[in-house]
Amino acid sequence: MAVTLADVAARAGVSSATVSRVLNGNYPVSTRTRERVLRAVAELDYVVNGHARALAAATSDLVGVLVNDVADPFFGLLASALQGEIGAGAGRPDGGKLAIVCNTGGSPDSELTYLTLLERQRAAGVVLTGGAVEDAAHSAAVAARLARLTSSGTQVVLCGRPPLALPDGPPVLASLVFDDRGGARRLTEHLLSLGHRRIGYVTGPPGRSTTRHRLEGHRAALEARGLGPDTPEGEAAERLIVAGGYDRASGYDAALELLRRDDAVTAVAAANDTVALGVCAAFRDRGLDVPGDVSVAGFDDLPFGIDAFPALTTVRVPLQEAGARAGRLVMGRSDPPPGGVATVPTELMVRASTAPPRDVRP
Amino acid sequence: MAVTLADVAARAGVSSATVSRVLNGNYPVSTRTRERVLRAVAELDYVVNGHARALAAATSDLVGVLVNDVADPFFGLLASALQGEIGAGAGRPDGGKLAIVCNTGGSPDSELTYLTLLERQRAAGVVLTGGAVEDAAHSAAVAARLARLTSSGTQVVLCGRPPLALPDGPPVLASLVFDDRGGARRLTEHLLSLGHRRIGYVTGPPGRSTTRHRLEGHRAALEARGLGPDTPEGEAAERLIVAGGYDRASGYDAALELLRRDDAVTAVAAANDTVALGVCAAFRDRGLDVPGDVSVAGFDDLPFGIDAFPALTTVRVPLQEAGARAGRLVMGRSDPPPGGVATVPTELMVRASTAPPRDVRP
DNA sequence: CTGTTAGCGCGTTCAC
DNA sequence: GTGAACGCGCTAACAG
Repeated sequence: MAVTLADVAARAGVSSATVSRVLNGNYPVSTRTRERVLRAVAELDYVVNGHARALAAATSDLVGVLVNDVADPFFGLLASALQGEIGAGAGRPDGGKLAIVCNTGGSPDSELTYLTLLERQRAAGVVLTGGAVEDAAHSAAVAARLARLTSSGTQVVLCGRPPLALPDGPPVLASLVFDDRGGARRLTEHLLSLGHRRIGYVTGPPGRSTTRHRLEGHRAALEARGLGPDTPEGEAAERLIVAGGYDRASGYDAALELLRRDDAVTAVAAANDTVALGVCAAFRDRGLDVPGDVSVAGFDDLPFGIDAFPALTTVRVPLQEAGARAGRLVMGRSDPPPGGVATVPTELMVRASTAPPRDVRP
Repeated sequence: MAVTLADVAARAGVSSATVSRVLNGNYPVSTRTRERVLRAVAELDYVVNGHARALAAATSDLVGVLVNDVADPFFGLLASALQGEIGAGAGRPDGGKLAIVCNTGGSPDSELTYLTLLERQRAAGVVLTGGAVEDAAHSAAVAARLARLTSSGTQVVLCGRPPLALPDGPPVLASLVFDDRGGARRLTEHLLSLGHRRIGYVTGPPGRSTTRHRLEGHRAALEARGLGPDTPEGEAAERLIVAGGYDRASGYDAALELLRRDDAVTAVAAANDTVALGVCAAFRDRGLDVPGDVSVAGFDDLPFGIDAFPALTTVRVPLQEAGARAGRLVMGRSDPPPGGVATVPTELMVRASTAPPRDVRP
């Protein structure tokens, strides 16, 4: 059996309450007894029982972080930064909180299951990251779960997904919204200003907020150039929107499909960097040069994009900054933005994978 | 306040003991009362208190996973697979266990802190992944912590680090050891058989087991070719071993250092893929062609290596498989290997970044 | 400043 | 089959 508070108390010749006090440092304790207690703790190698503490104090040091895919550096970067803020790191004597990284795999059911599990653990905080599944029933279910969490004192933060109104109880602490729409728009504007007119677009997985926002940005750029869906060119552009996912393979397949729909396509914007690399690979396999024959652009600016061939033009999403901020918010070490919603800016990163189309080249 | 067992019992008109029984399904309960209870649970949206349960039953559904860097796909892949095995996924009606991914950042202190935190949570299992810090004092401290964990019933699995003897109590359940040495050896043999003689090596961070094993493999290959440290060529090869880290920047710097030591170096093996990309970038910036002027190879075979320029020759480490196996082991859904130690094979992946040196080319 | 006393919510004997 | 009662280990009142 593990050693308990009572064991320490017995050894130190004090009451268990006193031991609890020196351990938590909330009450005045004489230096002499404190030392005696600390010595007993050390001698017995005592470690508090987190469950007993959580039960008695009704607080826990667990923070849940829901991600769609831990293996995706997008979430790895986010989670890493977040964890650095809340975790037991250097210079955090209290030991910090424990991050529970939950991998939903993008599955709505899994998401709900994890929220229940976190409720069961009476988590101190919950951070939902990445795009949300856009389904009314599911959103309502998530909102209901979150409402129960917030009303039992759990701090909820959204990072990379739209704000969510809760049916009742305290609202979500903060929503950090990435400017996906703006970034996508600037990216397509970049392609347009290079002279491209036949621009393909590979979307993310269906029914996700990020997928929709990025696509909306793409369309907004087109429309602003007078290539709205009511124009012939706009109509053609619509036909060059191919459904994809967030993995390399779907980018590869989508590129082939694009070629099938229009083998004179001169540029492709992809839902994210991984997809973009799949697109590049497909073009390469078809004997097309990037960006000589076709320009390709990604989204997110993950580290590998710079070493890819060619170095990927993309949109930077400040994942580390956002993750760290989410961590600070959930820990209460940072004030929530006014209105509870903050927009995280994105930035166009022009590199080697985009260039003017052949016909407008000198 | 959250709804408790007693609330459910009151509503169903039974005792709380009965509710507990239907929820855990360990005792016979009449169908009629079971239904009444379940209805009450649903109506009240009851969620068990994990802490109270853990306290009373002395078991928890938390599994700690220690990683050196969540943002590194190496660990992302490992953790993802592991989590898929233990987590609350589809077809796991019991809800599975919750994975607590702890980011140590490779810091020994952080590692110990997390082990304490996990002990405090009375974790059902703990998986230590990635290379171990090779320091006698630290190893002893880790062993002591693990001994206490195992003796209080926590299942401990090592994944990607050497086996560890515990001072007392039940031993570590299993150690999954990656064949880093063998892989590194085959990689350098590959470079040698291409005709390279001036081979640089960029190590991982100092004092880590993976760093040492991979370097040993490199040296073993050299020695097997008669280029042992006692020969002139071997001595030269020793001087081409540059200390690095696991990040891209250290690869970049190391490549420049290599050039400084011997600007006629024709091949470089790096501690991992990320470092290798940094090496490639440095060479490119110096106007050197890879693999025309210099061959470069990585280690791990992370997904981005295939899209890098040029596609990276590397050694595949089956991270998903190993992670999944570690997950099954810690859950007790797989038998530990005989002796508690299993070697996970690695495989040479020859791609475009390595080629014969100029002087032996046709 | 310190000891005593109640629970926190649940699992689990032991009776019935 | 079911209920009453106890205890898991700790914190938070309440006294002193």
